[in-house]
Amino acid sequence: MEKLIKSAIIEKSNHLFGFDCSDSLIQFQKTKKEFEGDTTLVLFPLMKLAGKSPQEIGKVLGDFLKDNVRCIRNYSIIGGFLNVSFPNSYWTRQLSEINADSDFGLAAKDSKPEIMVEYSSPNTNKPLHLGHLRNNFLGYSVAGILEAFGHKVIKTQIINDRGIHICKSMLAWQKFSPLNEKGERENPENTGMKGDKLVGKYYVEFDKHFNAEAKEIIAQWNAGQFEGYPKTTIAKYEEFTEAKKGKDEKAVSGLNDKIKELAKNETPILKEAKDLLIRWEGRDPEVYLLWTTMNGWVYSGFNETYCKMGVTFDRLYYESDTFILGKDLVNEGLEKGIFYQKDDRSVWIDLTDEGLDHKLLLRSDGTSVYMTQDLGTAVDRFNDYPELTGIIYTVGNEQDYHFKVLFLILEKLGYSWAKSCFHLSYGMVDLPTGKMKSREGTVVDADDLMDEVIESAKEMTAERGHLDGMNDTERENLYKVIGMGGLKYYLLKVDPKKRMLFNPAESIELNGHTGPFIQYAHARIQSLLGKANAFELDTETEMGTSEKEIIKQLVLYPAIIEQAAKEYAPSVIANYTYELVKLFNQFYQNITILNETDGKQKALRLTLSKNVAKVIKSSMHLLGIEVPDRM
RNA sequence: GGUCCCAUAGCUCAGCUGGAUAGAGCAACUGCCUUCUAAGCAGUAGGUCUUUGGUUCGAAUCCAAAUGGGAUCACCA
Repeated sequence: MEKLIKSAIIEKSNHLFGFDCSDSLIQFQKTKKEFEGDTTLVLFPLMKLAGKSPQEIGKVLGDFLKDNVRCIRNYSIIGGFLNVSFPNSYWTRQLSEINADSDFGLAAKDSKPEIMVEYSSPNTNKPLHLGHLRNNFLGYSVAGILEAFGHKVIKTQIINDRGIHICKSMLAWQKFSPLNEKGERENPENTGMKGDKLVGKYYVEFDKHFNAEAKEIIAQWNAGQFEGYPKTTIAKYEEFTEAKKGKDEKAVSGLNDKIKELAKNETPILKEAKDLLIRWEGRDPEVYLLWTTMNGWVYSGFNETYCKMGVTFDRLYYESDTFILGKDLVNEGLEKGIFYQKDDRSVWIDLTDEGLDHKLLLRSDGTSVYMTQDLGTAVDRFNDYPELTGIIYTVGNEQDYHFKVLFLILEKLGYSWAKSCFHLSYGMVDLPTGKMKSREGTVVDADDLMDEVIESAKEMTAERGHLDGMNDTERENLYKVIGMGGLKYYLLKVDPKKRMLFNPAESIELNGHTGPFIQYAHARIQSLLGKANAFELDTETEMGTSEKEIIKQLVLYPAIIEQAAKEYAPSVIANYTYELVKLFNQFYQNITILNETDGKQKALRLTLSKNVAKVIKSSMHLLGIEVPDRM
């Protein structure tokens, strides 16, 4: 509609004002609630050029539109704004079109290029936590939104299944897991522990011994015993110790950390882990079997968690498969002279021309680092999917620098698609008690949190729900839908880029700006429709302002999907649906529907309700949130 | 120290491609269940949009600086 008005004005602008006005001069905005009108033209930009007052311009424009655009019956000028009104029939027709389209808002399937969305990407040593929930919900939702916008989407994750950290937990399990009466070490079957939790436990165990050994070494050094340690290490130790003298507390603690690093490198346990990594890279059968077994435990644990989260993947990538390709790429870059090699054989890239630093790509012992693997994985993916036009990486904003460098290197290696890769960088989730830190045990475990949220939904629903005639499975499912819906909405309603605070009490709240608030509206509408007889919309029906407001909000849905897709922001959808539900609730609470005697009115209101429910369901689906028919 | 991100009501967040009197929710206070699900609705109160400059007819929104908070700059991932 606004496009129509705009083109009509531009076409006749010379005639109207005596000059040709450009596209950007015709600005629309939403009409404020206090004023009558369906859209508003901002007159200020035209004032200067026309050399007339806003009233004069408004009159000229308003009369012009009334005469030339069929739909426009009325206008009013307030200040520098021209409020234009459309007739009722315009809005009933809009509603009728929405009603006829069961996929309202969704673009044609696969009408846009293929895109890959990566999310989750866990470390196999650490059970999933609250931060992963934000990551998974975000990634899954963005994938859904892009699909709704017409893209072909491949959902993926990279599983970080190799490297020194994996060897750490393998080693700790071998060394410290107690044997039971059958002579077996701990495993998920004989302990009943979730596999990822069991492996995580041994990773922590490694760290404990690791730190203890390092402490011992420092004590030795402090006592002057340097036998058996490399000269360069001792020299550094002495240098740092010397530097501590006369420094303030902060500087001393920094130097102490450096000394600790030195000591850690000398611990027997780390050396053992490094040996294990070398054996793994050499495909030692014993190590390989252990690795496969323990990873298997982790994956079954993760799958259980993903299932509860309600997220899925189309394709998995394992770093153990892609790191070789990464190394090849580095060698290729080295030959081309994009990278350089230091005397100790480590490979680097110089990014100082781009205002960045030098970055390591291959260790002196020839093993690969994070960046090497990511290079390999990216290229691998474009080889696997020839139609692919870009990858979206859902990764926390602490890795902004990493991705900047990654994309830059890919570009330097000559991959043109590097430009269409995007780091969907999201902010950390803070707790009221401060930052989550695994070392301090302030991590919120994903499984625990989901269980709590569902349990809480169960208690609340028992108090106020409408569950008559539901069997136990239906009830359990409902608790899950409400609990998870609340949690997902809580994490997704905030702009992904921003750091957010996770308040446990608010996350299970059912009132106000929450998931259950939206779900409740859907359940009420379903109940309403269940009680209604057949109805059919008549496009000649009169309507009140609250009905019209709702139709206006419904009409926005396709544009909202577009915005959310372009900004990779599920929060746009979340806030839109909340607005819609608020408008609907006002209408529902103040206007009678089933008892309306005027049949045309009743049909309009029911059609409206039905389509509100449709859009609620569709938009919540884009957030990965289910909506119940009863609650 | 270099680079990047953030700052809106007591709290959590919208609004930011410049436009009318800056909006929600929570918390506080008032009302509304004998009519479609009160997980709701109606209302009261709460703001120098961190500060200072600049651009503009017009700035929460754009630019610059300051202040405060965070991240990052590893032969960790």
